[in-house]
Amino acid sequence: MATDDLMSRALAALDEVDGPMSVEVIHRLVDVGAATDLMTIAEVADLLDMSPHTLRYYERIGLVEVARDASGHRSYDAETVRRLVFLTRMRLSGMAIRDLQHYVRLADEGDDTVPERLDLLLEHRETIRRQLKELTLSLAATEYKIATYGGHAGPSSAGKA
Amino acid sequence: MATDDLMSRALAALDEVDGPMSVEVIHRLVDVGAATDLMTIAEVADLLDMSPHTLRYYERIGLVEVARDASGHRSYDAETVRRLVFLTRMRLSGMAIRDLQHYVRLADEGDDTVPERLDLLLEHRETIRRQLKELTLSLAATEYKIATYGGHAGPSSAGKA
DNA sequence: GCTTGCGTTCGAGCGCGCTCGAACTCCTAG
DNA sequence: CTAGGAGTTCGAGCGCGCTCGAACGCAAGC
Repeated sequence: MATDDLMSRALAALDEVDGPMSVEVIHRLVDVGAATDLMTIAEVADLLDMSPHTLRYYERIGLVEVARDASGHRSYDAETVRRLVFLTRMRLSGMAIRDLQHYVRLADEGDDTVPERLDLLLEHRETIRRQLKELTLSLAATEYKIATYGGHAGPSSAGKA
Repeated sequence: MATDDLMSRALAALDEVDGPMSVEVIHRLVDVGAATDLMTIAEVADLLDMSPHTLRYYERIGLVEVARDASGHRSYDAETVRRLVFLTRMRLSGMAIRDLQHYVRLADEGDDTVPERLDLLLEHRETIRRQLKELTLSLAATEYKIATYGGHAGPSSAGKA
C-alpha cells in the first residue's frame, strides 16, 4: 500500500523528467522513510510491501542489522529503512540475494570497497538494460498475439491523460 | 504466421536499444519458420538458448507435443518451434509455467477459447508493463547510486540525446 | 487476572523451474 | 567390428527465496 504510494509518486516524478534521471527525483524516492524516525516491523513491511517474515529473513541472512527496543522488538531507524529500500529495489530488478549479501559485506567494510561496489552496480545496470530489452520484446510479442486474437488496444499506453 | 510483423514491431519498439541478443534472436526467429522444416532437439535448444533437458521437461509437462522420427528421436516441426518461441517469450516476461499450461490447454481446446486466451494475454500485457515500470525505477535507482559512487556515465544512457 | 494481539526465535517446509544421472538405444565413422 | 556421440526414459535432486508453524514474551484493555 505504502509502496504503491511510493511507486506512484516516483512514477509521477519520473514522468516529469524526460531526460536523464535527475538525482533529486531519486532522492525523493530514497527519502521516503525519512518522515518517521523509528518504525516497527509491521510498518516497514507495509511500507516495502513485504511480509514481516521476509524482513526477519533478510536480517537473518545478514542483509541488515536491526536494533531492538526495550521489550526486544525490532526497531528500524531511517538508515536501515533506506538500506531496505535499496535492497528491495535491487531485488525487484533481479539481483540475487547472494549478490546483495556480497554488496552489503563490501559496504560494511568501508570506503575502500567503493570501487568494487561500483563495479557491481555497473554490472547490474547492464543486467537491467538487458531485461528491459527482453521485456520490450515480450511486450511486442504479446501485443502481436493480442492483435491476432482481435484484441483491443487496452488501457493506457496511448491515451494517457 | 506473420513473424515479419512481429519482427518489425519489435524492432520498432527496440530502436533505442541496441544489443547483440535481442535483434539476433529475432533474426533467428524469422529464419526458423522459413528455412528448416524439421529440427533436432539440439538445434531447437541452441535456437532458443535453452538446454535439451528443459525442452524435454516442457514436453513432459504438456507445453508441447513433439513428434518422433524413425529411431525415436524428437523431431520439431515449424509449428512446434513457433509455439516454443512463444512460450519462451512468455517465460522470459515472467509468465508462470502453470499459466502457460493453462494457456496451452485452452489453445488445444479450439477457437471457442480465444476470448479467454485474449484475457490472459491482456492481463499478461499489464504485468509486463508493470515490470517495465519497476525496472525503469530500479535502473534510475542504480544510476543514482552509481552517481554517488562517482561512477562514469557508462555506455549510452545519460549523455544520450 | 485474563484475553488479545503483536512481537520474538528457531528450524523446517515448500513451490518453482529446472537440472542431472543412470541406464539404455541407435546411427555413423574409422 | 567397434567406438563414440547424440539421443531416449525415468525419477530424483537442487538452488532459490521465501513462508510457515510452534512455542513463547510482553504490554494494554476489560
